[in-house]
Amino acid sequence: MKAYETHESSENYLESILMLSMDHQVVRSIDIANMLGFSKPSVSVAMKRLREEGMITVDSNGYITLTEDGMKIAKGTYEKHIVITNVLIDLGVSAYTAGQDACRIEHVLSPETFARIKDFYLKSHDGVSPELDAISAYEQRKP
Amino acid sequence: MKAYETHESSENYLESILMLSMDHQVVRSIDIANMLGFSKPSVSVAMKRLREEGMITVDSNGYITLTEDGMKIAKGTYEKHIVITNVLIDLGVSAYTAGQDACRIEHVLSPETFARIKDFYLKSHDGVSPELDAISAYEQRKP
DNA sequence: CGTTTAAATTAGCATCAACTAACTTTAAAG
DNA sequence: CTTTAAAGTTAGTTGATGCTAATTTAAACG
Repeated sequence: MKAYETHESSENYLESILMLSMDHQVVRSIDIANMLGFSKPSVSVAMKRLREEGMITVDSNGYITLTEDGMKIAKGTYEKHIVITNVLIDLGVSAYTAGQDACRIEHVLSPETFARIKDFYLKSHDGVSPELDAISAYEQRKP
Repeated sequence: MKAYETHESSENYLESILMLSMDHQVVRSIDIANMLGFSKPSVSVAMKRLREEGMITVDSNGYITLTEDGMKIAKGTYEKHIVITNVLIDLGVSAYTAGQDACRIEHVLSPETFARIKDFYLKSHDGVSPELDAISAYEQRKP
């Protein structure tokens, strides 16, 4: 009966780490703090937890890498983010608001509901989504 | 810059009070506790807060009535609930899951996003929605 | 009446997830 | 070298929201 057990905030952090690693060489605590607008201590404590939960590793330089488990959650959350954002944009929501709302919605969807929303999204795009392809293609380079 | 300032839990309580009053003579704390699966003390404390915020009144029998302000929020939240639930069902989500997820989604949508989702819902139903009509029509009988 | 029971309340606690203040550590700049 | 600045950490706080245990209130019952 797990699979539903990731803290909402953890999903958010892991997703941010994935997004940052997709366009930066390295990801540090401070980068996450800047991206999310959180204080350094908040991120520091969160990273400690993610480390203890085996979601990330942190090297001696403070560079953060997603573990396999962490990557799984990050990709899942980011996929939701992309799909929800695009569906909302298709419905006429402004890109900015769509992104904001997707950030919140992505954490409260059951798997069933997300699956149906994704079906809807893919159907209206002929199954083509470069953004989703980019996620599946992404592999974090090993240290 | 208010309008976004209702606590998520307050929205939930107010919505429940509206739902209960729509098919019961009176609404008590215990009814809310049973409906939401919360403990009596949790509801008691929440009702105290809603009372202090002017969202509800409680008579000497413990019967709870929404104030005008409370009703506004309750109707708004319930409307979101109805619309989201139905949209999800239209997308193929099971009725049960749709309701569950709507309960969470309804609290995190910006006004803009909800407006677009509502447009989408109404468009696919030719602007006809008995459920939404029932909400607007509803007037709580005064004590 | 006095006892039982249902509802409500009070007090205290737990968890989550953010914050500020105050270090420490390290490395770069002068 | 020493000073400064950036990054990270620790400790303690806050606010939202739930909980349990114990108490109060009041109606209902024998």
